Amino acid sequence: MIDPKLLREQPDLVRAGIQKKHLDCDVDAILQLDVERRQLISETEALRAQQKAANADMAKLPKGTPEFLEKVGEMKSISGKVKELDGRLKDLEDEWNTQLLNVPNLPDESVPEGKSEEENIEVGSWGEVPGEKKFHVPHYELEWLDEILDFKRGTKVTGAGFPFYVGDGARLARSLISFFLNEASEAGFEEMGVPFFVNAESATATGQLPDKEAQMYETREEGLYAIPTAEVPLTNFFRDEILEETRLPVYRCGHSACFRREAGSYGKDVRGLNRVHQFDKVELLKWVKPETSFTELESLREYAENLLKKLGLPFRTLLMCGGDMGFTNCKQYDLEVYAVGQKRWLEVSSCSNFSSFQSRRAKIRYRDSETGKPEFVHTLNGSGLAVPRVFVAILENGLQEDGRIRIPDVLVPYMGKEYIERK
RNA sequence: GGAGAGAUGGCAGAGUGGUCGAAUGCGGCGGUCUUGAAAACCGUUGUACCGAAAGGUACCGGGGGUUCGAAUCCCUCUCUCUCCGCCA
Repeated sequence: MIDPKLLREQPDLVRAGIQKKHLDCDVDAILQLDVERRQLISETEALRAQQKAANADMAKLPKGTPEFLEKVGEMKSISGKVKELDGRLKDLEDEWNTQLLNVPNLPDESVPEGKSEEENIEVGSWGEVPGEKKFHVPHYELEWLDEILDFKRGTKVTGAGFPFYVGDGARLARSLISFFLNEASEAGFEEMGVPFFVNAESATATGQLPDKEAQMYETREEGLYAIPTAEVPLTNFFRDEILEETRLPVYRCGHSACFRREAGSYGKDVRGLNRVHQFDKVELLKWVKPETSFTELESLREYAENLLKKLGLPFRTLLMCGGDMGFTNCKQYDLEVYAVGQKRWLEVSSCSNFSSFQSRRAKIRYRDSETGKPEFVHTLNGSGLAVPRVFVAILENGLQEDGRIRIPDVLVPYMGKEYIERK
């Protein structure tokens, strides 16, 4: 949520931000609601003050005396009026809140203008894009793929987009998770095991609701949501809390399965592991003081980039333009790894600064030592990394002329072997 | 799943219709004393909203109701604990 005061005091700034994201929301309607709301609050509170004063007087009077009864009569009408205004106020505040929740986070000045992914800016790259050889194939065309990945049976057992990982495939996925977690721990991110389902409050706090409800799986009986990323439970860990300033910054990481319905994206990039409904990911989270969040974003990005360097996978880093970045983001980098078989860049990490957008929704604050007041922390998160597409890049880039798949050196200790090969 | 008990400020714990935002203790912060520390003593110690300010209002797990007035009574939901059953 953006700061309602900012909206009130600098609506043009907010309008410009919304426009930069190529989104649409009615700022004037919110401002109008705000005016009405504040008017109603003043009226209601004045009446309530009157009521309170009368109550104090009545407490001193003996019950049942004529004066007492007179007061009761007097107060009855005020009581009714208060109830009426209260009801109206509640409706108004609900509406105001709902509309505020639909205002996106405002993009930072450094975010480039642009409407779609074509206008993202490449801000860095590493590794050589391998020249395509004739034995290079997209992973989903690898003849013996079903020895490590079984899509067909996944479809039978669950549905499309829920593959089985088999044998060395399962081992590779697990190796990646372990590697990512170990690296994160070493870099100072405390490891967390997280719930894979969250309630509606949590999903709202991180911005999945109400914006992206259609993208989440929901349990019928309890109304819980399967997490689309560990970001949701991790961020909500501190929901409704005030942290000690000395505790900041807090760095944490967690592995989870991620569940995404990917409604509306059928037919696009869906082959093989490129886009699946359930995948593993290690997520990194930072809770920081506001003035540090942009430098924290840079170090988060560098951390994620280093993982790809250690894996020896060529990648590029994109600074997302206003129109292509997330609803909740203030600034966002995407890391894309090159998969030579498909001759495509695949997104494997997204590193974002949410500024106070999530923390305001989640009420995560810290006590500022200078002001002595609770202030909203800034939250950041980044994938470190998503497993399937890294898996894909290892398969496609690591494929040798002899048909074996070379495992990156850093994963060899986890895999216990240097190559995956056909049985 | 069955039966019962409970949810109050950072924590512990009083309060069962009327100046209760809430006693008391602990903890925290500031001070006195001390060479320093401890102890002792004194003071202080929630959040949000409205308001230019003065000030006002709300919040005793969530929501609803009764009442002139609710932490206190009623309904409902959630959660926690104890016992029984079932189970990884």
